[in-house]
Amino acid sequence: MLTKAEQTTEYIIQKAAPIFNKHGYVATSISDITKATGLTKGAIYGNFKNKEELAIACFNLSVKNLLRRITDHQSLSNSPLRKFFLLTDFYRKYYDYSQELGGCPVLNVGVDANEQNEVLLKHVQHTIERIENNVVKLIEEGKEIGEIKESVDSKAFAKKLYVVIQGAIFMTFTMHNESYLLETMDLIDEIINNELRK
Amino acid sequence: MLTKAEQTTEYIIQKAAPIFNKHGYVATSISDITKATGLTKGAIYGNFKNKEELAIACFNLSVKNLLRRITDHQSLSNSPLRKFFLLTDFYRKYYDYSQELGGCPVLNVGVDANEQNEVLLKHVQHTIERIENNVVKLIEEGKEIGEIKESVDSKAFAKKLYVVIQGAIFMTFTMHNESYLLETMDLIDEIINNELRK
DNA sequence: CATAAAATATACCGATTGGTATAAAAATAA
DNA sequence: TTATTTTTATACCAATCGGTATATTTTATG
Repeated sequence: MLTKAEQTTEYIIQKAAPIFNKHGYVATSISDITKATGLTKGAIYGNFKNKEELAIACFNLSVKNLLRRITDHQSLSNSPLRKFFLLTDFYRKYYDYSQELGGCPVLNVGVDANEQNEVLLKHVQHTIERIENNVVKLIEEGKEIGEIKESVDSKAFAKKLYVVIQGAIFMTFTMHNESYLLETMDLIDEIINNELRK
Repeated sequence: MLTKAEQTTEYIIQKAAPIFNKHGYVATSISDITKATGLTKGAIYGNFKNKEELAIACFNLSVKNLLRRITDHQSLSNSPLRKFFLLTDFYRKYYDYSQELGGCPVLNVGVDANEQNEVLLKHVQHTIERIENNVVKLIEEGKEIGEIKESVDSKAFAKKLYVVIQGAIFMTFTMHNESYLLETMDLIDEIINNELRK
């Protein structure tokens, strides 16, 4: 059972995460968070050492939620190849879904923290590495069961995949135009068919 | 001849641009600018109405410099197709070059201004549209002189091209790893050969 | 060189920043 | 229910924020 304090900690993170994600680290003030939570500074600083620790907890929650949603959606199939198509499927709905996160946390915090907050940036880098490793694992799994070409360079493919996905996210969010994301996912589907499928 | 005041205005923009680009709008203070320029608040506010007007002037300068560098490099050839290869060539050196800009202004300001500063975001959107239109024009030119396939959807290609380029920039800058940019430019060269070349 | 005009420096404004010490309140354990 | 501990609210801190009024200096003009 969660103590009252632990509940409050979670509650603050949950309320603060979209604010940090939307406005960035420096542009988010503690008073923004007290307004959003209805709590006071005392409560915030009773649960977090400082602003940075709170921002990190917020980023971690956003990423956790995002990755859970992705794997949940991918669990609709056991086939590694189909899981790739389910991934592009997920990102077709990402412009809508990410509204509740306050935008894409990887993109926003990645750019915001760069040259500004080393600790926060390290968390973004670690997240990207995790995501890329998941792609690598999925490709290796597909090779084992004979679904994916043995010749595929899984690490290079993972890097290419996330370059294109993050590029589409940036363009769609900056232009406020979903077509970049939708057209890019169609392109990725083609790439999957041409380069991965045996 | 430039008056002393006009020189000062240009000087302030030139010194402030990389700071805004690196740290973002909110995280850049007027005192950061006075430190960098050696001038005082009076001088800054004598030349600019407010912080926003200065930030816009800074973004415009960064973009102007970036676009001039690109077209300069592309002017090494008159062939539209070769100009595409010269573009990927340029971006292979972009991680180094953009240091003097304080990072990629399109990426940084695009993410920073989103949901924060509408006027600044409009400038980013307008810049992206300009860049895409340049690509469209180049493709149409290539079609006219028989270098590029008539079947190419120039607008769709331009969008795809900048999705991939901006994705590579984001990944390289966030991971502090040039390989994303280099490998992506090799990929784009392949795409140019397969999809554009007649 | 003198004078008018423009540009810059100085000193200040109220508001807000992240953070803390402490008092009040609420939750937990006996 | 009482006593203790934990958690939250209040009040405050120095520092900094964007911006301005005004004095001083520099520039341009005659």
